[in-house]
Amino acid sequence: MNATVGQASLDHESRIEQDDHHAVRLWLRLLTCTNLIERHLRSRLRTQFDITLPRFDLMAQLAREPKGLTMGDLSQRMMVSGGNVSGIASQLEAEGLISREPVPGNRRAFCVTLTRAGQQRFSEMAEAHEAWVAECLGQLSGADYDHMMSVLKQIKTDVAGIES
Amino acid sequence: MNATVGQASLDHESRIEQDDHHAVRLWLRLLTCTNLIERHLRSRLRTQFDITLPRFDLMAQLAREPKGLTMGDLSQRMMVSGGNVSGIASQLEAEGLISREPVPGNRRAFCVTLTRAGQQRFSEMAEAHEAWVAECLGQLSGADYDHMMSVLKQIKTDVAGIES
DNA sequence: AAGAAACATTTTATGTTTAAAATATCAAAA
DNA sequence: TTTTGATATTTTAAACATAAAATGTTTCTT
Repeated sequence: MNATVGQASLDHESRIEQDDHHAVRLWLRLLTCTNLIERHLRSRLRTQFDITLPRFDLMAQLAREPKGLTMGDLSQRMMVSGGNVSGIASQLEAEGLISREPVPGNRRAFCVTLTRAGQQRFSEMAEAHEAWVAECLGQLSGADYDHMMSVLKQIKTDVAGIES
Repeated sequence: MNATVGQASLDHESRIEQDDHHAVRLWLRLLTCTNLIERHLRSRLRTQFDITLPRFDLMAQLAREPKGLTMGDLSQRMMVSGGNVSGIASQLEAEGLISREPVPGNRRAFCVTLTRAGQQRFSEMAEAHEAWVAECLGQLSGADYDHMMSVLKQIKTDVAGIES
C-alpha cells in the first residue's frame, strides 16, 4: 500500500512539502534575477558616472521630493539603516550634490535636498538609468508586465503581514 | 494640433519613454519585494539560529553537493567574489561546520564539504528556512507560480544577453 | 626541459551594511 | 520643573563585499 509515487497519490503532508520546495525554487530564481539586474546597474553606474548604487538611490529619492526629506525619511524609503544613510549623505554632501539644512521647528531633524549641481547631475544619470532598466525588462509583453506587477504586489502584502 | 494627451495619440518616442517608466516601476517593485523577503529571512536566521545569510548560503550550496565543491565553484554558485568566499569559509571552518581538504590530483584546489556537525546543523536550518519562504510565497496560485517562474527565466536570459 | 600563460586561492586595502550604543532633542505628565 | 519616554541622528564595531596584488600550481608551447 502507498507504493505509488505519482503526483496524484501524494498525501496532504507530502503536498505541503512539495509546495515548500516550489516556494524555495521561486525564491531563488527571484533572488538571482534581482541580483543580476542590480549587479548590471551597479556596474554601469560606476563605469559611466563613477557613482555607487546607494548614492544614486539616495539622490533618486530626493529628486522625487523637491521639498526635501529628513534622514529618517530617507532611511525608511531606501529601506536601509539610519547609520547607512548618515554615511552616504556625508559623502554626497562633501561632493556638493546634496545639502543638509536644519529644520526650523525641530533641531533634531535635518532637511536634505539636492543642490542645483545635484539636480543637474541626477537628471543625466536618471535618463541613462531608465534606458538600462528598459534593456533588462523591456522585452516583457504588456500582459506579463501587468501580471508581474500584481503578483509582486500580493507578495509585498503577504510578507508585510507576517508577524515579526 | 497634437493637443490631445490621451494614450491613443502618443507618438512613437513618447510610447518608448512610457515603456521605460513602466520598466523602472516594475524594477523597483521587484527590488522592494526581494529586499523585503531577504531581510525577513536574514532576521529569522539570526534570531533563531544565530547565523548570517551568506554563511547559510554557503552551507546550502554544499548540502546540495555531498561530494564537495572547490572554492571557485562556491564563488561562482554564490555569485560573489573569491575573496569573499575565502573569508566566510574560514569562519565556518573555525566553527567546525565545514572542512577544507586538498584535492588528490590538484594541489591548487581545495575540496570543501560539510562536516557531520555541519550537515546536522544545516538540516535543522533548512527545514525552518523552507517554511519561512513558503510563508512569504506560499499564497500564490499554481498559475501565478508558473507564470512567475517563466517570466523570471526570460528576464534572466535577457539580462545575460546584454553585452557588458 | 624552460618559459609563458592560465588557474585556484589567499591576502590586502577599501568601502558598504547592519545592529547597537551614544548623543542630543522634543513632548508630555507628575 | 523635572522626569520620563519617544524621536532623530551619529558613531562604533563586526560582518560582508569587491578589486587588485601576491602566492603557488598546473598546463601549454617551444
